[in-house]
Amino acid sequence: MAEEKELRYDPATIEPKWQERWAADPTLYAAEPASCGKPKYYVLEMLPYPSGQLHMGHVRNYSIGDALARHMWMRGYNVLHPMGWDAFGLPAENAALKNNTPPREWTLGNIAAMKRQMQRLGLGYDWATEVTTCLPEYYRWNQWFFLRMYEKGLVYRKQSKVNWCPECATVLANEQVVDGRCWRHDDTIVEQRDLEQWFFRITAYAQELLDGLEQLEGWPEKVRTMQRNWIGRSEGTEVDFTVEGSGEKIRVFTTRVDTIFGATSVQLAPEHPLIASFAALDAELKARVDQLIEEQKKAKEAGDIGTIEKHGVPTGRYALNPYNGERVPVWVANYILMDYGTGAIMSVPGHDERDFEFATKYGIAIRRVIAPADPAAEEPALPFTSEDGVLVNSGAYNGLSCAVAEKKLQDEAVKEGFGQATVTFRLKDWGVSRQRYWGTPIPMIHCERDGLVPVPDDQLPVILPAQIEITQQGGSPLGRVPDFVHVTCPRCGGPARRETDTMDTFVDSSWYFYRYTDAGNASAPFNPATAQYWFPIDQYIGGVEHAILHLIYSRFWTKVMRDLGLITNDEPARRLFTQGMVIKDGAKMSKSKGNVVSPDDMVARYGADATRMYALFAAPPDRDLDWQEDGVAGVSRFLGRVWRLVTKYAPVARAAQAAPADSQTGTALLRKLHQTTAKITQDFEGRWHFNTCVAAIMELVNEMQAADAQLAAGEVPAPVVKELLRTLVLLLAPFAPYLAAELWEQLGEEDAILRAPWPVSNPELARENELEIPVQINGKLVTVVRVAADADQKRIEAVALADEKVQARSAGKSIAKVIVVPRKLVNLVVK
RNA sequence: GCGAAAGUGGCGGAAUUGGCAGACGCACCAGACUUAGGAUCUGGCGGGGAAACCCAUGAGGGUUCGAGUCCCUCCUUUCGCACCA
Repeated sequence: MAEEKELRYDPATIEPKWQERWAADPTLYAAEPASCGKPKYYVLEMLPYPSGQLHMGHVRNYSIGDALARHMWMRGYNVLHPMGWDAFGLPAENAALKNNTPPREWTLGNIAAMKRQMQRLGLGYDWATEVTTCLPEYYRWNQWFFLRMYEKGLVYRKQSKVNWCPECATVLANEQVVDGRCWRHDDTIVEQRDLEQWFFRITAYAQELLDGLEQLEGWPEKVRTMQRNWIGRSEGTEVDFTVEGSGEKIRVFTTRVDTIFGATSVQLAPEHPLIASFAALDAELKARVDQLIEEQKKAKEAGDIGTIEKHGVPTGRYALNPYNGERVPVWVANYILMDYGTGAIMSVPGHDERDFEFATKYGIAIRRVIAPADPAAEEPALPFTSEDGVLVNSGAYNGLSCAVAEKKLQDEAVKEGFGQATVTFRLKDWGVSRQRYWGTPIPMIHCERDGLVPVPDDQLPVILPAQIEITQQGGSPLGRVPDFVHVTCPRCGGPARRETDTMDTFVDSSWYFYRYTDAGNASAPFNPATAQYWFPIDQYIGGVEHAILHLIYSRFWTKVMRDLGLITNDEPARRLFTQGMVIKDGAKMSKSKGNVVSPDDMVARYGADATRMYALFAAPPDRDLDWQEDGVAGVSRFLGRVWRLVTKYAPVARAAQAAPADSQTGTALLRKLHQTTAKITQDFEGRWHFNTCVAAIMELVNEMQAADAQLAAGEVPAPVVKELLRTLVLLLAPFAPYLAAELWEQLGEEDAILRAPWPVSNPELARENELEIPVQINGKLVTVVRVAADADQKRIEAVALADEKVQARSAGKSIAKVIVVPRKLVNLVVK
């Protein structure tokens, strides 16, 4: 029978139907101009790398963002919900090598495939604002920004030790090295190489990046802490020790200058420049230092720097402590890092654990110079690292507290010219050069006569040549394209060579979300007025794995753009949400583990709605989610129940007109409906526990189903049925947009459900008029009594005491105390 | 080693401020309908006990009329940091 067939929920027919309708209505998900008068809301999910396949992590990320966007649309906001492609990067080159497909073709093909997947999922993006970072229309602005930053001294070139990933055959920024390994290749140890590289002076913003974290209250504390640690600000003092004989200065950095009278040696990093002059005269020393360098390098590469045993070699030289002229030996030690502070320390074994370990091993003097603040206290064992103490054995500074002494010692250093207070950051400048093809060409020219010459703005973009042979040989692939390399100098017109490094792909993602606000702009990266309207992003959603990388680079970029006068906001995003991972069988999904679940499979078997809704239902969004296919089937069954319920009573609702009348079943259902509405609305505003939102809708549907007999008998007034069904569908719309759209239509609605106002809970209707109050005796549950919702303490107590079970349990005993919590519980303390 | 988060049925999870532990879903069991069911519907489902009841939120203590929730000690897991002077 045709009618029976119609009662089946079939996502395979309704989802493509609506996908087509939505595609035909470009205004549906489009942001409106500022003049629309609605409050704006910018919801953004991190843009994907176009690998060619969405994975479940994407599905989860986008399901969260899409639910929020749809909710905000229904709340009447002007919503910007864009999507784009982080389209430069190494996999395209690897694919080119493997399949002989040009990177551009491969990438654009993947984008098309993933876009189809997104559309199949029913994600509501404004594709008119789509951004693809590998297209010249986009990357020319990377070049433009590079030049502006160059003009401001925020871009420079220097020879330095860099992280080299042999797998990527290019350098990596510090942020892209995790435990000595490449962030993309867990099993590839990063080597140190000496290369001339381009850097962004992110350290110029170190303090501001740190201070700004305080204001980012809408960011997870975890991310803020990670950034704080990464920036690694530390206050201290730099002091010069003078090398005896030569007069050379060794500048040390210390956070504990108050302990300087306890310095019994000076320790240099193996790569300290001064060692060269020592070693020139001493071949044996040179050999031993080289060995230390080698060891340190290996430890760094293996990621266990920090755990290797401390050792070092004496240089045979001595240095003089500028405060008291004391002569101390100069050593080279493997635990001193050249790239932190000054690469040299004063070693105070009495008050530093590392120095203590080292001094004990080599028999270097250990001296106590700090005593506990409390003179009655027992002398603590060394090393005593507390800063709560007073100086001893410290000449004129004896008796001062550590804090006061530090200040006085710094003043003295300034006065005498051998040092000063300083602030050191762990954050290093961002190395952006990559010796790769598939990235933004760096817009600089090397002229024999004029040196470094920026490409003039009117010659932008520097186009990445299309015809290129990707090979595995080292060096920048662009260097092998003569047409690209050989240019005339824009300044003198003479022969010159174009820079062949390309930019780190994190440059692309540092500002892409500004481009969304004005994606078609051909004369500027974006219109400042439009950006000012939309920024900051109201809600940014992505994985926590970018806590240091993308999220610190994009904060930096925002500050640079602000200082260029392009924007007025200090931070890119007001709120950040980091969703948990999707795991299966207790492990992160990965090809090597063979536990990957394909979104396409899920969509084909259960539909996009069930797949998305399961992603929201299976766990709160901030926690890891265990993918269980049976769970998707369960959600799919639930959607089927909704389908049958709504289609069954849609004719009643369509015919209904008058205002709700009184009906016992009707009011109970209405109460549940309004309670559910309130719960979900509240969750969107704060908690984001979409798993319990879905559960709440399930409860509502269960109750409606339980009332099926009354509904079928027409005992529930038609207007009530109408409100029940309409609101149910509206509540479902952010989570299961296809089904909601279909049922909305079946309810006789003509306009898109997305344009319908979000339901408002009426507290009057939501209120319970009778409550079940648990009654305890000595904290143990005895019974539950029913009382009117507005019953006062006395009334509740009376009802509880009158209860049979309570009477039986308390018979013959005295009631010492009665605790009544209105609307909650009664507890009798009985002896 | 330091820091953070977490630990609740067979499983995913719920319990928003200290107030009925286990909502909702999965799996499982029983039943109904059915030519059939991986469809649908009904009921059951933490452990012990015939029952009344008792026990139970990683372990042990504490505060409280009352603790999954607060405090202390410990265990386990995950994540982040890890010679940063």
